[in-house]
Amino acid sequence: MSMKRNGGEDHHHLGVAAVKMKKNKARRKVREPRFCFKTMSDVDVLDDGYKWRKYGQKVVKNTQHPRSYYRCTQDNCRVKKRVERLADDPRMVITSYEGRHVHSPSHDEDDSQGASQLGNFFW
DNA sequence: CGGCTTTGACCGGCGC
DNA sequence: GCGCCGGTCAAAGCCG
Repeated sequence: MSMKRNGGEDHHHLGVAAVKMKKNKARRKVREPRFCFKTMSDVDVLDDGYKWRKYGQKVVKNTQHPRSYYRCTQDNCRVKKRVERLADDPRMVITSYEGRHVHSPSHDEDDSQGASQLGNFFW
């Protein structure tokens, strides 16, 4: 019934729940570029050379498949990645990248990452 | 032991 | 004003 979250983990150690979302409202509207790519692959996480950590999964009301949310686990890389599967074409995956990487991909084991930044403009 | 994954719940914005 | 949708965070558990 309407259990919702009233009987399960309500109080807990609160503090966390109370403090919850105390983020600053001074959030600037940094209109970061939004890149959307259509990938024809059976796998969701295509290793672009970066490390991604899944932080959520929700189903949208126009898709029969759940949308996956990924975030860059780098140091100063707050890039977000959104992956959605098409219902019409299950083998088609829409990968949307939000933000800009501030460091070279960990793929540069051979190449120093202190120079490819400019050349890496595209990827 | 660390790091990543998964689920639930809540919030914020928008529409009507 | 309220409802709906989408999006994010948090904690716990599991695996390597």
